[in-house]
Amino acid sequence: LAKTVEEIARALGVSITTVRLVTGGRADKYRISAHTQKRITDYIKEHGYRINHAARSLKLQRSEAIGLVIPEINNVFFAQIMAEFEVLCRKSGLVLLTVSTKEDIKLEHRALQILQARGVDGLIVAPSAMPAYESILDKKLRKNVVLIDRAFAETSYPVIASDNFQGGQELARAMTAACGGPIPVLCANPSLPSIVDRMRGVTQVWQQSGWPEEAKQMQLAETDDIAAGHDLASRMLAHYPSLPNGFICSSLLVLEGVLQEIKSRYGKVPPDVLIGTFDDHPMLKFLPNRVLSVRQNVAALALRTFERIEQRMRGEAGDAAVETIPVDLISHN
Amino acid sequence: LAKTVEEIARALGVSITTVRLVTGGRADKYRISAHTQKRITDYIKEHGYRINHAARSLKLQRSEAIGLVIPEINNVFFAQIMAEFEVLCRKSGLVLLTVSTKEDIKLEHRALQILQARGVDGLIVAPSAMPAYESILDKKLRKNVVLIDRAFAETSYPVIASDNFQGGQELARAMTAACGGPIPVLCANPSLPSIVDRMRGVTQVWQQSGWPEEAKQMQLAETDDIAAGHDLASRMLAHYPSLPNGFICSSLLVLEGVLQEIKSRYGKVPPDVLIGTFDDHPMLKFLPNRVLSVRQNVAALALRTFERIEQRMRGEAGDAAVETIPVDLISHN
DNA sequence: CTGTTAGCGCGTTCAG
DNA sequence: CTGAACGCGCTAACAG
Repeated sequence: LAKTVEEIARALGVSITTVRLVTGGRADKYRISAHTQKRITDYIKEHGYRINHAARSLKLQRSEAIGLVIPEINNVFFAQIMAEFEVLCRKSGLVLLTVSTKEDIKLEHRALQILQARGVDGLIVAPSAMPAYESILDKKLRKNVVLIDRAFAETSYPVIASDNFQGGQELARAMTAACGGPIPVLCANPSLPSIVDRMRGVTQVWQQSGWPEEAKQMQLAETDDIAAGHDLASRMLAHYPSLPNGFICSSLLVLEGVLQEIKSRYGKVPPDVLIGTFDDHPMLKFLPNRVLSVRQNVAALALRTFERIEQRMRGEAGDAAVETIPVDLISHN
Repeated sequence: LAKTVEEIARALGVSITTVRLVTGGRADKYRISAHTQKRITDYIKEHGYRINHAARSLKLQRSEAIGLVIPEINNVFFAQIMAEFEVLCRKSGLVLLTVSTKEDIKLEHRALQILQARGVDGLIVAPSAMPAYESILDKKLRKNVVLIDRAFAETSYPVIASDNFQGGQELARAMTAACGGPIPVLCANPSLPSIVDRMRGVTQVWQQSGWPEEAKQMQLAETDDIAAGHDLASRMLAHYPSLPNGFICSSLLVLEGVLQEIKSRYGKVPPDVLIGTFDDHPMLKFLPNRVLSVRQNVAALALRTFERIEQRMRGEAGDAAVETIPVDLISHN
C-alpha cells in the first residue's frame, strides 16, 4: 500500500517539507543533501507514494485529466482510438475521462459540461455537429480543445482527421477498375464532414471517368445505422434487374444492413459481388466475397491528436489548422 | 456557461451561504424562505450550476467517480460493457475512469493505484489473475470493489459473471446434435475462470454422451489471441484427414486465428463446416457457414454489477457471492 | 535542511 | 437570512 507524504517523513525521520520538496522536484533549490534525497527517492521507489489528486487539483487549478468525447464507445474505430489515448495518457501521467454521446448534440453538450465541472485540462472531441462551445466551455478550456475525425468547416479548433478524400478516391478507382465500370455507392449521414470527404473522393473519380450521369448512382440516407443499410440496399436493388458487380458502403454499419438486406432477398450474398467499404474490420476477410476496405491509421491519428493537445496544454497556442492522416486501402483475399 | 455559487449569489443579491444552503439541500433547516429558494432553483435551472469537484472531493473525501479496469477496451465485449456502465454512471451523477491492462497483472495493479490516487469511490475490475489487492488498495476502497466476468474462486469480492457453464453445455449439445457426433474444441487461456466454466459445460455434455475418450478432443493454448487460434487449428487438423464436421472455439480471437489458418491451408473455409464459438459478433452472420454462438447478456451484466457497487458504496455491505447471468445461444442462418 | 503560513472552493456549523 | 470561521491535503514562498 503506497505511503502518504506524512508516513514517508515519519518513517525516514525527516520533515514533511523535505519530502515534499523532493517529490516536488525543488530539492536542489533548497539544498537538500544528495544523501537525504536518495533516501527519500529510494523509499518511494520501494513503497510507492500516494498523492491526493483532489487537493493537488484544487491548489494547482488543474487536474491532470483530459476528456474524450466520442459518439459511441461501442464502435471499433472509436474504441481503438480510445485505447490509444489511454496508453498515451498513462505515459504522461494523465487520466482519461471518456463519455459517449450517441451522436446526439444535446448529450455532447452535457458531456462537455460534466467534464468541465470535473476540471479536465483538455478535451478531445469527435463532434456530432458544427462545434459551438462558446456558451458551454470557459475561455481557458476552449484553448485546449482538439477535434478529431470530423473536420467541420471554419471551426476555431484544430482538427485531426483521416484523409477521407484520398480514401474515397483510392477505393473508387480500385472498385471501378475491378468491376470494369461504374458501381453504386450507398452513403449514410452525408452531413458528416468525414462522409462528405469520402464521397467527394468518389465523385472526383467519377468526373474523370467520362461515364454518363445516370451511371453514377449514389443513394443517400440520413442516419448511419443498420436500418439505413437496409433502406439503401432496397433503393439500390430497385435499379438493377439482378445485383450489380459491386458496391461501395460509406461505413461498416451501412455494410451490415446492406448485407442483411441482400441476404434476406437472395438467401445469401452472391460471392462474386465485390464489396467496397470505408473502415476496416478483421472479420471482413472471412466473407466469401472479395472486400476492399479503407483502413484509418488509428495509432497515427491518436498520436498526432495527443501531441497537439499536450502542446496546447503547455500553452503553445498553435493554429486551428486541419491536419490530415493518410489511410490505407486493404484488399481482403 | 454555467454559473458558480458566487455568480449566482451576486446575480440574485443573496449571500453565498444562502445559495450553498439551497444547493446543499439544507435550506429548510435554516429557514430560507420558499420565495428565495425558488428564485435560486429557478436561476440554476436556467443558467446551470458549475460545481468545483476537486474542492468537493477534498472536503467530502469522495469523488463521485468510479474506476473500471478491464483487460482490453478494444474488444467488443468489454467495449459494450463499458458503454453500459457509462450511461449508468451518468444517470447517477458519477464519472467513469476506464483503464485497460492488456491482461497484464502488473498493469492491473498500476491501474488500481492510479485510480485509488484519483480517489475513486468504487472499482469494477475484470481481473487478469486471482485478485490480491490487500497490498494495493486501502481498506475502505476494498469494500467497494466488484469483480466482473471472471469468477476466481474464493475471492473476498462479489463477482458478476455470465453463466458460462450453461453456455458451454448448450453450445456443446447444439453442436454435437447438428454434427451427429463429437467435435473438437479449441480452447485458449484455460486459466481464466470464465474459460474453465465454458469447458466444464462442454465436458459435462461429453460425459453424458458415452463417447470413447479419444473422440473427446480438446486442444489447449496459453494465451487468448489470434496466434493461439492458428496453433490450435494446426493441432486439430493433425488429427483429421480432412476437416471435421464442426468445431468449437473458446473465444472470438481464437476463431479468427482458426479461420485464418484453415483459409491459408484450404484456400477458403469450406461452407459446410459448422462453427461454434463463445461470444457473439454481428459480422458472424455473414460467414457462409452456419455459426452457433453464445451471446452474453451485456446489459444485464452491467446493470447488476452497477447495482451491487452502488449498494456497497452506500455502505450496505452484502456478501461476496458470485452472481450469474444467463447467456443466449444464437444461431446465425 | 525545517517549520510556518496562506489559500485553492466546498460543506458545515455557529453566532448573529 | 447572513457573515465568519474551520479544515480537507496540497503547493509555494519565506523566515529561520
